[in-house]
Amino acid sequence: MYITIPFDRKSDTYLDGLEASQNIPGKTRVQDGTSLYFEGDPVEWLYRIETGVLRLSRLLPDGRRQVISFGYPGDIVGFPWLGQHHTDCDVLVKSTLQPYRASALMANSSDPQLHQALMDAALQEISEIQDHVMILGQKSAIEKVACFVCSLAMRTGTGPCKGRQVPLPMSRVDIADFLGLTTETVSRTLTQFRKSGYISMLGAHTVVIENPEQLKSLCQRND
Amino acid sequence: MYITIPFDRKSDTYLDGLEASQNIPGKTRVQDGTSLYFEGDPVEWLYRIETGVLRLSRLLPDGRRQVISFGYPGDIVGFPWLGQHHTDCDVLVKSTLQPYRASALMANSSDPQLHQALMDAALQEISEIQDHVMILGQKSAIEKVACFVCSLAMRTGTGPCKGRQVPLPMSRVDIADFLGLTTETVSRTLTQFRKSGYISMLGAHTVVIENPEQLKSLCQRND
DNA sequence: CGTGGTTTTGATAATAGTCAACACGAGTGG
DNA sequence: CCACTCGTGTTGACTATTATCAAAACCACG
Repeated sequence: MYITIPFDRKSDTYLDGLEASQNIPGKTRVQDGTSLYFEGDPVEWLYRIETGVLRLSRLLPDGRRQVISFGYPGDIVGFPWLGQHHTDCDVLVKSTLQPYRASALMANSSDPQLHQALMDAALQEISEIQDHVMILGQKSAIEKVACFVCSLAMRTGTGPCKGRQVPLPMSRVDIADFLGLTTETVSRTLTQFRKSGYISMLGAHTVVIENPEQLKSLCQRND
Repeated sequence: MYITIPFDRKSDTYLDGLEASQNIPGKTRVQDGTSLYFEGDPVEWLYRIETGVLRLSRLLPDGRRQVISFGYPGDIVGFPWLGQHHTDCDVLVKSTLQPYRASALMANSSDPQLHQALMDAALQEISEIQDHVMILGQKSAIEKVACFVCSLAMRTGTGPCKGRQVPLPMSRVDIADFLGLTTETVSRTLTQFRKSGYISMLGAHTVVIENPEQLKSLCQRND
């Protein structure tokens, strides 16, 4: 999940119902706390997330980490470059995955419909990650956190509405590494939203949206 | 209302007359200061950059801008999502472009080899933009500018070597908007590199690499 | 040569980071 | 059932990095 405007997810439409196809194996279940693959691994499968939440991240040699995206149902993860994964992929919430052979990315694939769906998903990925580049490069901490909460509300339902409970299955470190902030800044910003009455919290891992309009307005600068 | 795009009329006419089955028309020349397309435009063509430099950027409603990437020879620009461009594309240095019909992205394309090449380029794009996410989210101003100079040295030749002249055809504002900094910080950082003897400048738009090893070491934190 | 835009430099401010302490909660064992 | 512990999250005090605002220097172009 990048922070992005929720399009109709074209890949969903194409891929729904493709499971019956002969070269597509059955669904896979993975437990939270496990890893699906690591950076540098050869890519054999792509995965469409049916249920659960994944985390895609990259490490620098000095230990700094960037969370590239959180994978939510409907997302396809595992796009290769030069045959290799270029992120780590870890399971945050136990997931059901639909695997597709990486060979389906080849033009001479035996399943043109699947090939097309994966191509479209890759193009969508490019557009969505560009949204994230925009947020990382240009937005303040307040805007980043507001965008993050709103986009999670979007991905897990119908967007920010009064009373909506939005689960945050990832840790503060994950959120910080995703938004290019520190855990302290993420925490302080959420506290600030809470004290301003835009949200409330049910424990540390559930945001309740109290004032959707004001929260949404924090996503962009008003000047 | 968009600024008129001054395509070479001759090749434009030529392109218009092509049959849909002919995916690869002749090359296009574009002048610097012009725009190739804007965010929201329907995508008819993708372009492979043969010579020149392009700038891909996105705007926020409040006027902030993120430069998503600089396009150098070998790069393919114009990948659509839902049939539309999701960046603006402007010409920084007059360029020669090889256009390909966007229909070549379809699995049933008449040219499977081209289709595969574009698919591979899209996958490469995903990997490369993730590198940029890493830089924007985790790196300091010094690291960002050092990475930027090194990567331009890479793109325009064999990488950082003593005495290599690296042209910076883009403005300081472009660099700043690319790296998520301000022009002042970019300028100060280059000055710092100059005073430390890592680089020298031939005017404001050519970096000369004086100490490639130290410059490269600035690209990552050493701790 | 001017002139206007870009780049650099300087002084100051603000945002976010760092370091440290404390709070909270889930899981464990007495 | 409660106290203990450990990991995670929150808060506070202070610092550092980078942004902002302003002015000077530099260049490209007529």
